[in-house]
Amino acid sequence: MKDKLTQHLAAALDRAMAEGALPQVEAPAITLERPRQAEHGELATNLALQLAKPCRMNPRAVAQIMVEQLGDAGGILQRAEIAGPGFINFHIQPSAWLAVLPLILAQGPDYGRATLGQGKKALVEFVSANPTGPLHVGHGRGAALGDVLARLLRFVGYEAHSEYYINDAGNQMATLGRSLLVRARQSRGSGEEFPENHYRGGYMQELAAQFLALPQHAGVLDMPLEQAVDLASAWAGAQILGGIKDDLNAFGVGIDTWFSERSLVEQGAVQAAFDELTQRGLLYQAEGALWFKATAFGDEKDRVVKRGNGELTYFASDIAYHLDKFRRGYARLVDIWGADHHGYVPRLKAAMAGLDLAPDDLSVVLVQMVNLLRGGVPVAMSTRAGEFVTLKEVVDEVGADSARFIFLTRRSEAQLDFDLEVAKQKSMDNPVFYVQYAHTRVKSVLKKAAEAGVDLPDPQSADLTPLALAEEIALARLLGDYPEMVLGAAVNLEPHRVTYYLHELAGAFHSYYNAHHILFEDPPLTAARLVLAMAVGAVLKGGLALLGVSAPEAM
RNA sequence: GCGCCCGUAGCUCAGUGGAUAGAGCGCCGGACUACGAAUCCGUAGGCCGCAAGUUCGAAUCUUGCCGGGCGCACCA
Repeated sequence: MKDKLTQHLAAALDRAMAEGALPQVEAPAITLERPRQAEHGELATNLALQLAKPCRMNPRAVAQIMVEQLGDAGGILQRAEIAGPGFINFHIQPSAWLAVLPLILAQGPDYGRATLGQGKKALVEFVSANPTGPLHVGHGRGAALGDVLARLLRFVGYEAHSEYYINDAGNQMATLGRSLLVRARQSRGSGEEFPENHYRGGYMQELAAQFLALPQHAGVLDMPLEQAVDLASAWAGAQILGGIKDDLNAFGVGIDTWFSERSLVEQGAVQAAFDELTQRGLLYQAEGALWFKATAFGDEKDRVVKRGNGELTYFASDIAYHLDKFRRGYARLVDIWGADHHGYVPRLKAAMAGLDLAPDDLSVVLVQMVNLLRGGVPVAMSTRAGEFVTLKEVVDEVGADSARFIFLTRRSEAQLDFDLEVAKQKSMDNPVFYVQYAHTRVKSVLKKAAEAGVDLPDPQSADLTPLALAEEIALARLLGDYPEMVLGAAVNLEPHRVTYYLHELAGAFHSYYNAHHILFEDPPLTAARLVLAMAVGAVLKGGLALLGVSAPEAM
């Protein structure tokens, strides 16, 4: 609708200038907006206000000329009015809004698809937690966000993949191995204290017991320490990573590629990146370490890539990692990080600039923490003591649908309160049920229609003119907004727009449903209303699918 | 001290430079002898942190203050 009217406006402007009604000026971008006030029509433009200055004319006079040139815009306009300082308010023919209903039902799950990405490859990297312990609730939020962003990007025309970067090369893996060995020795009565800054979570004791029970580990406690640590860290890392995969799977999050940091280092990718930076004169030795000249690209200080003890920093492999992503053909990168890493963004962007990559091709989405509550009371969590509620526990308790939806009800950079009791409730307090219930109601009506012997109408040929209520036109308009909303969510990397939209659509349908009957009206009206209900159901289902949330037939 | 994010209804938060700023929760009062009351309807509640600036027009953009969070490693 917007597109059609925009085209008519552009044509009208051209004619006005060609005929001399308006002076020849550069045409501003035409924008259409939805006025808040119903009496201001369904769409409005500020075009005349923008033209007034270059034309040196009164904006209302410009608006008058535009309205005359526009006519009825190919039949979609009921009327156009000039209002306030020079807005043009458009009242659209109701039937023009209804035209979206058969379109939705013809396209089904593809309604709203776009070609924005033009098939370009996009990579969404998320969670990427060290395999040193199970995922917790905060990881779940990042996982939901990343998974849905990948789905959104795919929906608007990118060839999007999801990736998990396994930080298996740093010294935290050795710490993991040592932690496991301490627990193993303790279980044999060593009586030693558990060291500071090691992984003391309860899961480590269970792992240690499993570790010792395996025949190939029989002599591990008598091995040279270094060898034992290697063995223990490799084994524990693999076990924990397996658990992470299981947990993400149960959460409905599919990861296309699991990318190992260690493999990157072993393949010499870090050295290759260093070579490129060296050629550009962007690496230098100082104070015993190797530095990247990040200040040359806007970072506030230069950054160490190789420490004085010869070890690489995390930053070093991250440079190589992101270079590798582009080398694999990805044109658009999305990284999802905890908000506490925000200071790291300029550094990585600087590195990309140093490698002649466009920093704007990388978007970093920062995700804030989750405050876990139970019945309004904060659930105590301490990562240091290894006491935290895992993602698995939350998913087991409230279900993946509920957890995913609630994780996406806030902008990522805002903190999120997650109440376990609310997430379990089957009432309007719980937004996911509110939306799913609306879908169920549509299905229920269709089922009832079948039972009552009412034939489902063919959306393509049904007469929709009986849909004359303001609520019905409003619902059709809302359904027509879906493609634009999806596009906005994808472009801005903001999946919460989808949850908000679905909540609004569900609410509009619930209201309509309570005020009017779909069935048992006269046959033409029932048929038209069934088409409307089917379209609402289709969009609810499609939107929920984008979120990876089920759209149940019955609840 | 420097940097990033955030200040919108009692609470949690939406809000693409547009007209009289919205939703959910909470409070109070209502609605099923026809399609699911897991729902709906109504009332109340606001110097959009403060102040300048840009603009025909600012919750939105710029600057400065105030308040909160998070960073500022040869950790990840």
